Amino acid sequence: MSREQARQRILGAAVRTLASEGYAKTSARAIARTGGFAPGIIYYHFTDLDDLFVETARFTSQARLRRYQAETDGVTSAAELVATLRRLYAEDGAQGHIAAVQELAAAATTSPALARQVGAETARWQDFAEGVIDGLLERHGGPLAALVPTRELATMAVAAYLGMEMLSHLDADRHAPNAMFAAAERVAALIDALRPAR
Amino acid sequence: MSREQARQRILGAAVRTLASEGYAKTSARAIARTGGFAPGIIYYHFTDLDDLFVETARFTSQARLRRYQAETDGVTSAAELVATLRRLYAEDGAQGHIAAVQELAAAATTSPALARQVGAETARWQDFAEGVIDGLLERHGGPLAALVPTRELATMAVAAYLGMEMLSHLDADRHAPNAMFAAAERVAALIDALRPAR
Amino acid sequence: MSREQARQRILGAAVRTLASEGYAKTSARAIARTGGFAPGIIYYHFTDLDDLFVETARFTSQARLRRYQAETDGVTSAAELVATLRRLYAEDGAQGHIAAVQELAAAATTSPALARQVGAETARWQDFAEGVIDGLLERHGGPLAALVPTRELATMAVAAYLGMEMLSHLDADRHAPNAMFAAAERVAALIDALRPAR
Amino acid sequence: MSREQARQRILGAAVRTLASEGYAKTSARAIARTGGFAPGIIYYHFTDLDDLFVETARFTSQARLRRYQAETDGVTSAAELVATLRRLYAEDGAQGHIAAVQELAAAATTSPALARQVGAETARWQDFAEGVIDGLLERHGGPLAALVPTRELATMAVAAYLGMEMLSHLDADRHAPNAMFAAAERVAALIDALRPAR
DNA sequence: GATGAATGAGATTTCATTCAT
DNA sequence: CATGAATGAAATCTCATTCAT
Repeated sequence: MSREQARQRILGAAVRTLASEGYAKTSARAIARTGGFAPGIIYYHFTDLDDLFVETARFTSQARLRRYQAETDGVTSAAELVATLRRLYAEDGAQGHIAAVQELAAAATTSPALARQVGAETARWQDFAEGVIDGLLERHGGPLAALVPTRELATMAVAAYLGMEMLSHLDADRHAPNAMFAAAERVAALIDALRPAR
Repeated sequence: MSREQARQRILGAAVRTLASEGYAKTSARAIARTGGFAPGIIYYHFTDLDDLFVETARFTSQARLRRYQAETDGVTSAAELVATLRRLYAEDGAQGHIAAVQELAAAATTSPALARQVGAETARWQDFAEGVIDGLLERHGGPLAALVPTRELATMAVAAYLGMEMLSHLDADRHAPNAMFAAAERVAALIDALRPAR
Repeated sequence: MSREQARQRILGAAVRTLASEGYAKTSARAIARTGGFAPGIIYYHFTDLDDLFVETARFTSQARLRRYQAETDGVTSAAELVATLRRLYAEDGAQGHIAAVQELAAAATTSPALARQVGAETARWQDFAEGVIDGLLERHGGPLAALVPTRELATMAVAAYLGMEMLSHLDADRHAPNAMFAAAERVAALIDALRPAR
Repeated sequence: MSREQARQRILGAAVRTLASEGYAKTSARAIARTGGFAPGIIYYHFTDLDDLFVETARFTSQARLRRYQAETDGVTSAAELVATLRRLYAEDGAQGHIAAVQELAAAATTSPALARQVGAETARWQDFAEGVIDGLLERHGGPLAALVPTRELATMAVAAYLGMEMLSHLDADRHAPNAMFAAAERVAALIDALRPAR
């Protein structure tokens, strides 16, 4: 197995273990069990567990960000955006990406290096969110555009996204995100309707 | 020391340790160190650490909820509400209440009992948020009132509150919440201005 | 409650706990739970757990020995003796006396004082067994009498009694003692039949 | 060190510790101290202490049983059998095998799995004892043969063997087994003498 | 590249025992 | 006589990490 393949195998196992077991139970052994390899190999590719977590934060965040960017690239209306996000969010849930990030965020309390990395990743997501909002407002051109504090709205969107995952983890039925996306779709339709005619 | 006093001492130490160390480092030893008592006493008052965490979730959430209810009781305008929340949020930050809840939410991945309890507590907060929003919309009476999906807005408010704390933990300067509240104040003023004359 | 009543209550709880939980789980707390009193009171009546175990060995052994002596007093034939022992053995099983003694014997490995006491008690039982055998042989008067090494037979009887309890604890159905007593009854009838006519 | 070697080292240390310290004091630490290895390694090779005890019961019982079978294989007279058993019993005493089994039997009160295993092992010993008795009676051919309840005699032999070890542990001088074997030798000679001429 | 045996530190938890009430 | 809160030591068990192979 190539060096890069081996790294990816470990990183993937770390994401899955974080999502399913929680940070405190994500030991080197647990990751190895998930991935089907010997614990020792982790130390061949990463200096220690802290390093692995930092790289995991980078890995999962950037992989997902690329996907979000690709999917939202040609979006032209609020309604379309919400529909796209709903789809991507379901993907996240299935693959445990947000759950892993949330565990890493909780773990960041104990590791400055991890806090730095997770902070940098969430900053990337805020930038992405801001870009999407800006693009939408530009296309919209309505009177709303001038009033929206885009930076803060972007921050709030990221916060809500993370918080929503946290809430849905506590609810066995996970209906909260569904209701939220449904409501967001109604609001988005309203916003699109306010768009001035060209 | 009375049974109840002893319990409260341990619960308080648990909250402070969760907020400052993160749940993975919130061992019985760490809690005892924070509170200045012997680790063994925890097991005299609680069945095990899981039980302690469940009770801590109940304790800190309900104490804060009472305070939020008291402070938002007579609020009549969106602007006043945002100002009050800003003040309470600062209190939370200083005392570590949200941080503790967020750590407990992350820890819930490992404990069904804890997930149940934290889920029940966040449900209480959503009910509270819904009540506040309803009260405000009723007083407002404007055309907006009919359009707002209050339940989903309440869920989103709780999610954003928790997510915001997560983000601010990752940011050394903690400026995000400030900017968010400032933006919220501007939006609130706008909403109040739309209120129909009596 | 009188001093003596209190002691007996603790000793009784110790016997029952030893029989049902085993020596290693017979902690001061476990005994207190069994007896429905506070752990602290044990130290009012006994210097420490070791002392309590020593006294428990004396208490349960001597109480049972008095009963065995009373019941075997007028026994005149081997068959009658076996029937009586079978009845008493069933009593022991129900009340956990032998089980408790067996746990104390295993525990004696760790406490010289306890070893001394349990040793003294089993010596008493060997004396008792020897007396019973001697009485029987005297009454019997047959040619067998001269050949029987009574001291060794008594030792062996006590050993078999204890070992039988050990085996029956391992067998869920506890059928071994029944089969043994049935066989013993047949052998006893044979012995009685060999008795010379007067 | 190979997996199997490591296991055997731990099992051997467990037997020696059980025999010398008693099961309540046979902690992971104590076993590690006896064997000269780190306590942690026990959990690398066994699930937990319960598992180790179960395996120890199997290990020591079967090793000894093989030896007993080999030594009693060609035995043709009661006297020879008793002499062989006396030798083997002395070996057991020196190596602590019966003492260990007896401690495990007492410990079985706390562990169903251990009770099952020790029960299975003692059943094996009863089978062995029955086989030996049957073989001897066959060779003997005297009138006694038809009268002996072999199964019950075998059970009783195992019970007495275990109980004898218990008694001798309580007696500092350990003279009881010696006296018993001496008496058994006299009885065995008697039995052999009753053998009908060919 | 990869394995898996080994270690020592540290985690949770139990417990004998003391003592103020 | 009796209670029950408190402690410190020790028990079981887990884990990050190393290293010979």
